[in-house]
Amino acid sequence: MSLEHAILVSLAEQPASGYDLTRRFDKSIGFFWSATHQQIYRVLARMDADGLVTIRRQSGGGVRPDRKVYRLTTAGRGRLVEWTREPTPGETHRSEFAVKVRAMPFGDRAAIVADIVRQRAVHAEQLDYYVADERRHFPDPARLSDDELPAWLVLRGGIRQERGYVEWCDEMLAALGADATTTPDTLVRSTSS
Amino acid sequence: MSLEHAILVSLAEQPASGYDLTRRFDKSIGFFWSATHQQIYRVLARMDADGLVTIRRQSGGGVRPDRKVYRLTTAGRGRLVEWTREPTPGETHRSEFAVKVRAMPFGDRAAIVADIVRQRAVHAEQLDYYVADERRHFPDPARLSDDELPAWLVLRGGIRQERGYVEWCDEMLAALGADATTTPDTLVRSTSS
DNA sequence: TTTGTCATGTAAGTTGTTACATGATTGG
DNA sequence: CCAATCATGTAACAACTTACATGACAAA
Repeated sequence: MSLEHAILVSLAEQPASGYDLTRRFDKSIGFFWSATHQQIYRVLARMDADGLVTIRRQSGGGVRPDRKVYRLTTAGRGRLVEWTREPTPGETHRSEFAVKVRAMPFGDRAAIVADIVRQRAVHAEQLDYYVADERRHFPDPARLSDDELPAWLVLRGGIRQERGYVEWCDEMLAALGADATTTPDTLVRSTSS
Repeated sequence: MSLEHAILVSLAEQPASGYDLTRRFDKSIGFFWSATHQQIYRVLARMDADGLVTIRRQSGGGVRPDRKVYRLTTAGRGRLVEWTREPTPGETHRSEFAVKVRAMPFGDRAAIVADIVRQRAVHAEQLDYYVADERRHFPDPARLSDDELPAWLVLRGGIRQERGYVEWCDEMLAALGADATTTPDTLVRSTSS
C-alpha cells in the first residue's frame, strides 16, 4: 500500500502524469521509494477508482502523445493527512550486499572484495549527487521556510546514509588488507578503452 | 530469489530446521535480510526440489515435535559460490519514514515530529543491541580469523547505519525546534505505568 | 487454565519484477 | 536509418504479507 502514499506526496507537491511520476521516481523521491512505471500506472488506476485523484486528459497537440494529468481530490488530501498521523511501522531492511559480505568464508573472497570496491564507487557517486543537489537547491539551509525544510531534511538523511556507506566500505577494505589500489584491473580497462 | 541466497549463507554457517532459520531471521542475519516463517518454509521446499539441500528428519523423542534438519548439498555450496561471484545489483532502498518526513507540508506536523522521536528511540535501541553484540562476540576485533572477520564487518555496518539514523533524527528535531523534552507524553506514560 | 515455546504448514491477497506491445517525433 | 524521448498500457510470474490451522508440552 505504501507506493500509494509516495504517490500521494508527489502529487501533493505537484500534479503529474504517470510518465512524470515515473521520472520523479527515477530521482528525488525515488531515492527513498523506488518504483517502476508498471507499478505506478497500476496504482494510479486504483487511486482513480478509489476517488483519490481526478484525471484531466491533455492532448499532445498532434505532436506529442496525449497525457493524463492526475491531481489529488479532497479525499486524496485527506488520505494523505491520515497517513501522516499513523506511526511508521518497523521497516524491513534488506541488504543483499551485507548478506554477501557475510558469505565470504563460503564463497569467492576476491570477487567479494571487488564487489566492495564497486559498491563504494556507486555510493560515492550517489553522495556526490546529493551534495551537489544540496548546494543547488538549498544554498542557505538556515533560512528555509516550513514548506522547504522537510525536503532538505530528507536530503540530509540521504547524504548521511551514503557517507556512512562509503566509510563502511573503506573500513572493510582496510580490514581485508585491500584498498582502492588493489583493483588496477578496472583502472587499466577504463583507461585503455 | 534473494531469500534463497540468505538461506544458503545461513545453512552454510550451520545446518538448521525451518524453525531454527526463522529464529535466525528474527535476529543476526535477519537484521540484514528479513523474512517470515511462511517464506522460509516455501523457499526450503523449492531448494529441496532443486537439490540444493538434503533433509534429515529428527524425531522429537516423543517430547518435542519432529523436525526436519536441512543441510547444504554440494550443489547448494556451488550455488553459493556462484552467487558470490556475481556483482551485487543496485539495491532499491525504500524508506516509508523518509517519504513521511517529506509529507510534512501536507500532513500533521506534530504527529510527524512525534514519529521522528519514536524512530530515534527504535534505532537507538537497535544501536545498543549491536554494540552489546560486538562486545560479546568480538571483544578483540584486531585478532579475528578470516572466517570470523566478515560477520564482524557486517555488524560494523549495522552499527554505523543505526548511529547515522539516530544522528539524522537529532538533526531533524533540532531543525524543527523540537527535542526529546518535547515528548513528555511518552515519558509520563512509561513512568506512571 | 491460559500463555508461551516448539514445529510445521496452507490459502488468499497484495506488491513487485520482467517481458511484451504500440506509435509518433526528434536528433545524430 | 537508428536510437532516444514521449506516453501509455497488458500479461505473466515471482516475492512478500496476513490470516488461518494443528497439536503437544511446560510453566505460571
